[in-house]
Amino acid sequence: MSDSSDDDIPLSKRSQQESRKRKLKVEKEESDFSDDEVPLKIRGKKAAAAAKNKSAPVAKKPKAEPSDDSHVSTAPVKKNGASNGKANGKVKAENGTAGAKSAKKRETKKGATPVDEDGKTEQEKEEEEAYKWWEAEQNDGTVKWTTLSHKGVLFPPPYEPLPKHVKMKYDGKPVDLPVAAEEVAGFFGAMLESDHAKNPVFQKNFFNDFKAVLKKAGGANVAIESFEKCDFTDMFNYFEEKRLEKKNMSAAEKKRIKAEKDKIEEEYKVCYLDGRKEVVGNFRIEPPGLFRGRGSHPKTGKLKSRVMPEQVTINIGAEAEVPKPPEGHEWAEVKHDNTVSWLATWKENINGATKYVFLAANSSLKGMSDFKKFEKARQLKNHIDDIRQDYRRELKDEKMVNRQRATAMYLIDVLALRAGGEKGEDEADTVGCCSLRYEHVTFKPPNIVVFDFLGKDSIRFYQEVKVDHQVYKNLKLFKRPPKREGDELFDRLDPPSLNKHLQNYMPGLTAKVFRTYNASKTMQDQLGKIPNKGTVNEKMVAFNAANRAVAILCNHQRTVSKSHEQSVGKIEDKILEIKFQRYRLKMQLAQLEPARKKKDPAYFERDAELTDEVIDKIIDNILTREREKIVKKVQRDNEKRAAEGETKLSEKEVEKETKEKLKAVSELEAVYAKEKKSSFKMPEVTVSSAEKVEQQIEKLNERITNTTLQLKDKEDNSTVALTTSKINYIDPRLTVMFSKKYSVPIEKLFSKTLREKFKWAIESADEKWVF
DNA sequence: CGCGGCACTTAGAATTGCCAGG
DNA sequence: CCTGGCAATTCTAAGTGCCGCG
Repeated sequence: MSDSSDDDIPLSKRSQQESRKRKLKVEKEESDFSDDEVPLKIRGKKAAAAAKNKSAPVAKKPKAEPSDDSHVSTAPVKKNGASNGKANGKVKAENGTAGAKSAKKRETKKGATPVDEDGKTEQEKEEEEAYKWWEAEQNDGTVKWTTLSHKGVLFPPPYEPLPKHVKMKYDGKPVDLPVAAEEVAGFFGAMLESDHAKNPVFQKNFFNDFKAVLKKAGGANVAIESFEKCDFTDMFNYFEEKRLEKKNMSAAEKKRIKAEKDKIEEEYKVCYLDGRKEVVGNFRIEPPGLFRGRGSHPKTGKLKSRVMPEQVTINIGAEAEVPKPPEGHEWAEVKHDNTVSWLATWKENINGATKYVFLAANSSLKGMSDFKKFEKARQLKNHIDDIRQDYRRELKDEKMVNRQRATAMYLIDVLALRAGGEKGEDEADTVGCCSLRYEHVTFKPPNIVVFDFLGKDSIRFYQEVKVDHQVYKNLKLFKRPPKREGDELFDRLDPPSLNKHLQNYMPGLTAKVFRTYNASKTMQDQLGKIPNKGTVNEKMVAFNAANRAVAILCNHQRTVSKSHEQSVGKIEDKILEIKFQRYRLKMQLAQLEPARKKKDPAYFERDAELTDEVIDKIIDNILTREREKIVKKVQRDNEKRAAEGETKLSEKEVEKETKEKLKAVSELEAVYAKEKKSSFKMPEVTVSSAEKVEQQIEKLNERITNTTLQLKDKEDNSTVALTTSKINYIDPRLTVMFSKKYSVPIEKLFSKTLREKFKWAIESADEKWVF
């Protein structure tokens, strides 16, 4: 086609200019871009986020080339799957009728039998819970309910002013803030030690809104103009104090408070959908606070204002009683729309986004759509071969649009990228496939592409990928001048057009289905490799490794916890200490059976890590620990004495007893000191026979293996979040299959909440189930 | 046909609860 | 028995995708 050359010029001048504009701000920084670092643009924009995702660069090995065979070879499994579950077709109860029936029953029973306050017998409760939507006929999904009743939403309590002595200070002097302004200042004060509060954008946005609220409320006794002069430490300390107070409350009191809270929530947390009791997910109106935007969100720190009933729309069955708005207030609107699943909605003031109250994850509505999601993904396996064949061919299509589409499909399929819709100026700069820009890909000949961009939630995606030759060529082509930084790679493609194309293969097929499909497919393949033997614990480790493979595919990350490094250090120390003790045992063995050492000197060699300095440190650790233990024990014993009515020891007596007991540690110290003289080669022989020493060594060996494994697992998991894929991407029937086939209790694989959410899967899949 | 609104899923952080190991 | 650390749960931000309107 003749258009191929000017095809390279982006279609929309306007969008190009826009993206350039966006780019300009940071252009001057761009010159010293270095290969193994976060691109400067990103660094500048979000030092914090980039830093937290430090795991990414360089170290990552390139992904295995997704050769046609490995990836595409999936033999199309014939439509067998659904027959395993009863879900398909079997009509147990006509939809709706079942619910209506049970609702009716409740009515009659209420009248006939004297029942307790909540109006139900145990039997009835069981009946309600026994409704198995997955065994009922599926409707088309546009009508979500026929009857719906609920109690509306729970508003957060009104603001409680701080005690008079707790004040923000300005320029060192306490400020009298109007209550409304004090509340906002308190929001910041409470977060003082958080990363947010240290973020200049957060500070600026907070301060602007704070000043506005202050002004509107009539101002303070001093003019507040500079954020730097504001001191929130008193507020912070006060909240901290409160928190501690709460923590130190007696168990009984805590329980009482919890019971009180539960009582208030009780009526809100359930609703009746088609007569069946269902749990409401988030009946609580979001409390006011400071907006915690992720990554470098331009609006982070802005005041999220209090939601009033007048802003809240209620959706409820026409037959049901409308919940009362709080005294003196009214709802924005009351609707009866049974094509939607929300119970209430309001608009949030920061981004104008709509918030909803939905049912909980274990509800029938959510369950059904979850089920449909996975069934749709399963269906993809019947088309995936065709799709892959087509996009591979179209990688060379003469039409630029098709080439871009094919390349995007490759990335979505192989790298599990998200669709990547358009984003606005007032949001964090994150991208997905279709919105990838010039600066997000670089090349390493002959065929490695380096992807480095921020995806959803500003999570960094960094991968050096060996790609199909044509993909490599295409991406280079998409970067050709006049394109430059800030320009979209896929300038002729957007999610709607991509999805429209996908519908040709399969109704309902969209970009996101590939993530679900590939995640579940990967899980199935990984599970398939696990040998059906060993302990439950070993099987769990293998299962988690499979889960981890999926999480890595989907780039599900988590920030390493603050304590991570410390706890890794602790485990490492523990391993060293065991090795040291093992060495001492081996030396005892050598003394007991000198011949052994002659025969196998390597066995008796000191571990390379156990340098003299390390040993000194180990001994020091041991001694300190022992001493601390004794000090604590003496004190505890003394407390006990008091508790049992005996007279407490005086401080002096305590000191004396401690000293006495510490002698044992000093003796131990002397033993080590003596052993050190022979470089620990001649420890005192404390075990009676060589055999017993060997037994002890074996025990230590086991502990070393276990602890090392535990450490590796911890490291491997430190940046990977397993739960997201478990909750959203891995067909739960795979987990159920694994549980049954490998006899691993489902409780070990799904938490209580997940078991409720995936009840449909637990009750419908068996050990032979296939995705 | 493009775009803003709407409804819903997906996501990591923050908070809470629990229990193993000192 | 206590409590630190981890797992579970809660919270709400940030995506996807579709639809209706001008």
